[in-house]
Amino acid sequence: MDHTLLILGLLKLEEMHGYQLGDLIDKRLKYLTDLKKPTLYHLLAKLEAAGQVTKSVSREGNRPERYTYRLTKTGEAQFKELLRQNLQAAHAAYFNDDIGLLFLSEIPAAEARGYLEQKRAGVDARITEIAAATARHDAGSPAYYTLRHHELHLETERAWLAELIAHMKKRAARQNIIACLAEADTPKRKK
Amino acid sequence: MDHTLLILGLLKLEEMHGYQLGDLIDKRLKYLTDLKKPTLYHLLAKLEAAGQVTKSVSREGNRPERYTYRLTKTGEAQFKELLRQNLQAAHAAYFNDDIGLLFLSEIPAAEARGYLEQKRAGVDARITEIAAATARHDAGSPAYYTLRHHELHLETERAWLAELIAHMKKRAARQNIIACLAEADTPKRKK
DNA sequence: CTCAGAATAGTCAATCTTGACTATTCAGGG
DNA sequence: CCCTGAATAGTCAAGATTGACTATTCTGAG
Repeated sequence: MDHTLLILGLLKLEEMHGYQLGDLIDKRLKYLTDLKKPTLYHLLAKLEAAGQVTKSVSREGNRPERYTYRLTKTGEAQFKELLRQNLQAAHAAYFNDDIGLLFLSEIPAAEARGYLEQKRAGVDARITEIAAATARHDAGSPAYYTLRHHELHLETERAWLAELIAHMKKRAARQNIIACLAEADTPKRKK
Repeated sequence: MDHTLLILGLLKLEEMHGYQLGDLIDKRLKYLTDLKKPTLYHLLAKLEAAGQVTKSVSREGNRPERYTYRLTKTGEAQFKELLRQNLQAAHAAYFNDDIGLLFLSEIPAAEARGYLEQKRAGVDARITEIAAATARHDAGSPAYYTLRHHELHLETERAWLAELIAHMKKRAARQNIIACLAEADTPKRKK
């Protein structure tokens, strides 16, 4: 996750105190990242040490002291650099689902199918949720693009799961995964 | 990442020494996970301490000593448990691409488009690579399913990128992201 | 036979990440 | 006026992850 980019970017748009940042990330950006509060504070401290953000204390009414974070010039430069990198790179994505899938033949097919049906229900629920969120945004806004992105991937997930479950109904694939992986190897180091 | 599940699962299929495991993960499972060697050894030590794997020293010819890891009964039980959980759950996936996307309007549209074209080229390259890998496997084998899964997601990524680039050509979306996110909020704490 | 580079087998310090915890303040019901 | 639950604002120790590094052995080219 490019947590640093996210923090710098949000602070570039608007100076904020820690809690505000955390809240924004937790509530509004929950589909984009799972950055947790302790990580956030850790990174803010690091950015401050690096001179990319400054922290200024303030207090409103009787509330406890709050530190407001603001981007510095170096911070802004760093933001631009990270943004460029992020936009150019084709990031690899990894799916936890694949790990379980690898060992599908290690439990009885009927049982596995039951679990996969549950997984599918979970994906469906997620799609409903995100579709509602997408609908609340203007097509063309930055938030819309990210939500749409997620929606597309979730739909892919659903389609793939359906395909998998269908295949499983026809025949249980019982194979040794290790052998099967090795078989696909290049035929004995010939560059 | 369910790294523990992966390690237990591989050891269930076949006892192995550390290097063998690392190699398998690096070379054959690179689309599934990015588990690195130091993490692997760390987790193996932890599993050993928990009595889920045993380590036995051996030596072949003049090679340095090697530790062969083998799953214990408790390890096997743990594997089954983790597998069940993994198969049932609909895991959330996060995409690094989204972070950069959020700040798309922070750099000139033409420049951004250039970067996104590069990203698209990267995705294309990845698709070619994985399509070749998929072709080397029997449809229906566990490895095939995971590769197919990746291929589908990459294709989704390509389609989405194309859509995004097309939209950008028509009009540059210049908006304040924070405002745009807030706007979509529930209208003032009403439950 | 020799040397370079790959394969083998890890370790270590530094960093990142998290679950659990601590406090204070405010708003609303009774 | 008091109490409760939510919001505010973080901290801390423990655990996970990684880039960089160390060493030895084997293999093939020349």
